Amino acid sequence: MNRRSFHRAPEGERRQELIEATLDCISEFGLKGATVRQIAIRAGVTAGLVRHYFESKDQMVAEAYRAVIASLTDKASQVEGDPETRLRDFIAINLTEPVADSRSISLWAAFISQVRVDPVLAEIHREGYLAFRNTLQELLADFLAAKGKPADAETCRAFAIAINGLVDGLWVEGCLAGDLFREGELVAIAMSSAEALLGTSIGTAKQ
Amino acid sequence: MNRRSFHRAPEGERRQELIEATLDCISEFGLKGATVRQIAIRAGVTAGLVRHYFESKDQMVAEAYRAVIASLTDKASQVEGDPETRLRDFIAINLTEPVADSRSISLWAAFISQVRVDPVLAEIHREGYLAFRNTLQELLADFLAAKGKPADAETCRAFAIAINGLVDGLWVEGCLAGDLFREGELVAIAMSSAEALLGTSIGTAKQ
DNA sequence: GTCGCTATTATTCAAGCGTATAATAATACG
DNA sequence: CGTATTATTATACGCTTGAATAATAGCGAC
Repeated sequence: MNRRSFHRAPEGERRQELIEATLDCISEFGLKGATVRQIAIRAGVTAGLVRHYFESKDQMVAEAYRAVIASLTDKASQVEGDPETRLRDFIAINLTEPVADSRSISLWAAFISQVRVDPVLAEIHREGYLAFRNTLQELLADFLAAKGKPADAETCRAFAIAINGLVDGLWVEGCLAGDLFREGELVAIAMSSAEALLGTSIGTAKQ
Repeated sequence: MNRRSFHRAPEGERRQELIEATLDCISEFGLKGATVRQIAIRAGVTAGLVRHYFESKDQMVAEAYRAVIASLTDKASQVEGDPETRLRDFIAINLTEPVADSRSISLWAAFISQVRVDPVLAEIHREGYLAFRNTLQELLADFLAAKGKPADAETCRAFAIAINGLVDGLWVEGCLAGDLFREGELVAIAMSSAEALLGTSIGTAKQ
């Protein structure tokens, strides 16, 4: 009964591998199919190891959700340049790979479907959502101010809700049925829609 | 060992009850928690009965998904009146209960997260999505024509994608964090946004 | 080098899963 | 009113699940 040889992973690395394997399994097999054993296979370890790094499978899944939110919001929150460029990039980033792809929405949906069930996931979700919308709202405040338009809190709030909805909705459409759209079509529609909503050019001529 | 007494349900009714119980369980416990036993308890029967009405649990779940799509699209596809009223009602219906509530999005998300996994669900999803967007596109074509605006296919397509995105996105926002919005706020934002996008009043003054 | 620590494997366990089968209660029909 | 039909219950089966435990292989310290 010889024991299989193995490799000791460096500090923290195995944790990350397990989280990534968890997400792979959820996107490929659904939450149901993401079993401890399946995740371990994907990570190239045995099932028992999960409990060496996490208190429970549920805790590992919760951390995996944090990773998903980060992957969906990090890039868009780090836009740089003048207000117009930042707004344009924010929209484009959210409607282009890797943020907009079928894996992303599978993961997002899997967790969203659990928000009512699991208070821990609900809290993680709410934080991420508010951060995302606040980022957009500040972006819009800067943009409107730069354009010499009214930028009071109430106006910014309404615009943030509308554009957040627009971007989210197009993101969902693109993720779920990307093949129904031409290359760059969703981004183009989002840009011209945002211009119509805000009543201002956002410099899409440059493209 | 006395056997519990029971009631024989009329034609087709039990089927419907089982589907409804399936949806209840999915929204409350997630897809994972929607087990045959739990569903049976909710429906007030024993687990074995499921297989008397459905070939398998998976088939029952697929039919439950059809029911969800129907509940999300039926009302909006039956709008009546002049083009302007129909468009206005279409938007309002999708952003008001019962279409917009947390149970709806739990169910929607649970199934969306399975679309990549299960080809049967993927097919059901695609049909529903295309039907929904076509309804909206025809609505817009009528509306633009009535307003004397250009209503060629390409224009309608772009508007349909944009407004579908807007409505879907606001629907998601409202379902997930309804408490962050004032009564009627989402509908109001959707209406004014649609007007800005289309460059036309849609008669929200009446309100 | 070898010793001690711990990351990893291997194995086991009880609980819960979807399904299959047989007994039986409720209804329809002559 | 008796009998055939079938919707429903009750029970059992084999399998998978997340978790617990004990053995051990890898690796840094000395």
